[in-house]
Amino acid sequence: MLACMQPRSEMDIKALLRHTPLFEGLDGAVLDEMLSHFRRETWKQGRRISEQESGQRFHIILSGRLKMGQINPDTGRMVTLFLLQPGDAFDVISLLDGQPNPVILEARDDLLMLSTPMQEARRWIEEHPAFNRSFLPYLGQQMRSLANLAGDLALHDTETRLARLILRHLQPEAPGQPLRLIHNLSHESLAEMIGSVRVVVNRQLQHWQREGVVVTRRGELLIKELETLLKKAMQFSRHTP
Amino acid sequence: MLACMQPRSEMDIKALLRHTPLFEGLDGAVLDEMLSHFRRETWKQGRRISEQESGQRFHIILSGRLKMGQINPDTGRMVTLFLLQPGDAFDVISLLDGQPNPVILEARDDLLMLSTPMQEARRWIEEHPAFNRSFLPYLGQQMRSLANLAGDLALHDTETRLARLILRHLQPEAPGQPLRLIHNLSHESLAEMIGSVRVVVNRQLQHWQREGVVVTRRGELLIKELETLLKKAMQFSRHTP
DNA sequence: ATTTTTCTGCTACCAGGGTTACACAGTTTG
DNA sequence: CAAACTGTGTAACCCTGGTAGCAGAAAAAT
Repeated sequence: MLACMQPRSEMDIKALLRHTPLFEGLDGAVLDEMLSHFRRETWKQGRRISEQESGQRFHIILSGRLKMGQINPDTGRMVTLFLLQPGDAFDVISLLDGQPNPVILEARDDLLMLSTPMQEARRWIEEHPAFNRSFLPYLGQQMRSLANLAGDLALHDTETRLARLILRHLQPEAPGQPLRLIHNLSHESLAEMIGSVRVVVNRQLQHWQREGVVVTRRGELLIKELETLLKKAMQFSRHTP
Repeated sequence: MLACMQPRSEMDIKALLRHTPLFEGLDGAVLDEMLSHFRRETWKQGRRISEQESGQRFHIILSGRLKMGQINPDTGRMVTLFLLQPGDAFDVISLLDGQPNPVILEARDDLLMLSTPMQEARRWIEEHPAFNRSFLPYLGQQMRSLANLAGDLALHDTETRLARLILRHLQPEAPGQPLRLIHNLSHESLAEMIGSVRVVVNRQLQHWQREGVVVTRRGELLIKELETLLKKAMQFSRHTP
């Protein structure tokens, strides 16, 4: 929905931001003033960039999705810490404390964004306490998702983590369509989001398919037994095989 | 140092907070006004409590340390997400977004804290933008440490994670004393902080001891070869055994 | 002093999940 | 249309690191 919109005019942009958690409550005039300090920026799909390089600017995503993650240079493996969507902002961490953040940014789709120098964004936040009414809860969400990721990685096996990830990314229960499915995330992407590896994700999905819990097709995943998946997400299965 | 102080009077408290990242820059009068809304609270060592129960109040630690973590009820295992020290505040996440946070709090020492209702703390933040000059960077630090934990858990093996943890907790290089050592963290605590288990930590420490990198005694850990440990922390060892 | 609890050292066991490697179906590109 | 690329299915291998269990040393409690 949001992800499909390609805002062109200032009006479109304002309308889009009105529906995002960061800006929904914001006064029109304040929003205008903010927009005047931002400029548009586009990244092509697949562009990968280290935060150091782009870290001097603060971005707000208008369309497309962006992976923010870390890499182990020795193994080449990557974790996704955040999958940012339209309405999300980055890099929040270095905005807050001014330190460079050793993360990798990767455009999963073509990206349209607004951007402004970090300093400008900080100044703006300081001068518009009203914005904090949305900004602070937004920070809370981000921290919470990080905390849950860390907790999951330390405490739960890949099956549980994968089940949870899928449940978190279910499409909004369409009324007519009887099938619930996940939007286009490759096995590779899923793996990076649970801190694992493509082969393992595939193995697990095939296992579930044989159990009749899911059906996989190229680029999509249909959930047949939601309840079973819910159980796996809370690992009752450990003791009752 | 800070951890040893047992502040009694208002003066002591103010002096202590002056040295913490959250309050160091703060105006004296503002600090006074804040303190008037807080009351003292003490927890005994070992007290374990779920965030739900204490989640309605916002706390600032004056002395002692507090573990904030998650538990897997099926296995009983626990991860430490934060090891909070004097000057730290909690629970920041539910302060920000108002949602209950499914974490466990555990007093590692006897705790002396200031506390105030969440609503009060939020109101106070809103009315004192000056405080944000310290608060926002503090949030950044917290998020950063969470992000690093998650990244480490997904990308690095236990040896690397343990090496990094130890390096992060080295005592401030004492001039006379030739030995660098870590303050009193049990193997169990170390394990929880790297998302692993006592046996594994012990195994690793013994391994290092045989290599001559560290010396372990009950309750303390001496680092003999700092450089070796630094290398392990960046896993050069993987390819050059 | 004796009991109880906490911390530590050590062993044997084995399974989850990571590595590597290859084949094939769809898609996109030239 | 062929070629190149991307996403997916599968198999063999085996190593890290978690589980279970016990025993002794130090500390705390009685």
